[in-house]
Amino acid sequence: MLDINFIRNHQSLVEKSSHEKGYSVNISDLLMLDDRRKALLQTVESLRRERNEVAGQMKGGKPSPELIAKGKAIKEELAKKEPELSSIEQELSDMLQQVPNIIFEDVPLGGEECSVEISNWGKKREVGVDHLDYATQRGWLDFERGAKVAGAKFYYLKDGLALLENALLQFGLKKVTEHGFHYMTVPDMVSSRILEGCGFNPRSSKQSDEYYIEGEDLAMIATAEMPLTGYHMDEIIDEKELPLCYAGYSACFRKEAGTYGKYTRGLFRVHQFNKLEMYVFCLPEDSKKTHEQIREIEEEIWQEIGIPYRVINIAAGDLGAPAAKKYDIEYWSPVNQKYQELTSCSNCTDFQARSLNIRVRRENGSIETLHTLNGTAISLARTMVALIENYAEPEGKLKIPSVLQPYFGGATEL
RNA sequence: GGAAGGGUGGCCGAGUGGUUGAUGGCACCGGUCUUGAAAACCGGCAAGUUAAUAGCUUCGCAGGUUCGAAUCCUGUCCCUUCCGCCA
Repeated sequence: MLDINFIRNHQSLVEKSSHEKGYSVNISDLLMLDDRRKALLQTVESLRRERNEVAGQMKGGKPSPELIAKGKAIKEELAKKEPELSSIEQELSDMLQQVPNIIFEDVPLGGEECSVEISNWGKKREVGVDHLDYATQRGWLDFERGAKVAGAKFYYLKDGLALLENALLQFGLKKVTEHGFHYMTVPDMVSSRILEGCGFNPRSSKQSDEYYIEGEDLAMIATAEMPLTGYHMDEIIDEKELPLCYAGYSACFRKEAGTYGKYTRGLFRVHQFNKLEMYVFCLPEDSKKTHEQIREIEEEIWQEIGIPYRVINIAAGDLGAPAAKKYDIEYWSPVNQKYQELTSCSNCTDFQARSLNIRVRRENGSIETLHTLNGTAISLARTMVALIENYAEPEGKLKIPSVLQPYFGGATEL
């Protein structure tokens, strides 16, 4: 969430930025509620002060009836005001949760179609192989039995594709650890505080894309970003420890409701997939630089695997609430003759960190909210789609990119 | 799942109704001493809110009792040990 004082001092900026992102938030209402909160807080605090003074006068001796009566009166007054205050605070917090992060100045305005290509790499292939037909025919992919067991858009990977997934993970791990990321596995469920603190829609929202556990305050994670953000919740980290770079590997679960009209064939959009995610906690002044570094690592991965791609700067209207700026890497799909999303990396500045109370203690002792960033290292299911489209021969073998060959005992094709 | 015990400041650990936001120790910072360091001694040292070194809040969390709660009651979460179950 944003800092209420920041909102107060930059009202028009917040309104403009929210509007660009497509959020309708009434900042004036929010500030008026905060005014009410402050006034009531002062009342409550002066009552508490009186209460403490009265109680202090009584200790030791036997209190006079007058003093006790005074104390009782204060207590009753507080009993009326305090619930009022907490209800306003709750309401204010709910409203604050609705305000999305401020976008950076270099984020293109407009909807999805306004995202800007900032670079591209590789030679687009003219023709490709449909991954679903190819992998199913080779007995590597079974959506039918996935559906039988768990419903539509669940699947089994077998033999070649299952081995390929493992090889891709090993390669991704090698890349991220080379860049100083600490590999970790994470809980595949998180509590609602983590989920909402990361900026995802709460359970009550119709737009929620998460699976929830009935009777528990738990959701299946949609990305390792969730447990990685929560890792340092309520902590104050010494400046010299930063940046903290983690690479979390997890299953990811998504309902994918409301994805009609988007490309959903085969493994491209499924309810469960595995992903290696990079995550960084850093100093506020370092986050822009770090964002570029994460993007470079992602590009390095696709270049080494040899998949043509472009990098786009995501337009404001297509940014989620937490991101101040986001890059997507889209690979060239020779099958669909268009670019399709493969990875993304976001600079969430202090938005998630403020919600989850993650701070840095500076060398001079001062404390402030730090910045968080996330980026996909490898999203396995989609990567396998891109790989088959680019590397399979129709009715033939799947060539193995050279960087993956070590994980197949040096074999050059499957 | 059953039983018992426990959650206090960066760490350890006192504290069972009234200057205890919290004794003490460790760690850390500053000083004296020393050629330097160590030791010893002196001083400082939680967070949030706030314009504030005023006040208020915080002893896992949430309620309750009371003029007053770290301390009593209820619920809840987590941890430890034992039993059961189990990869």
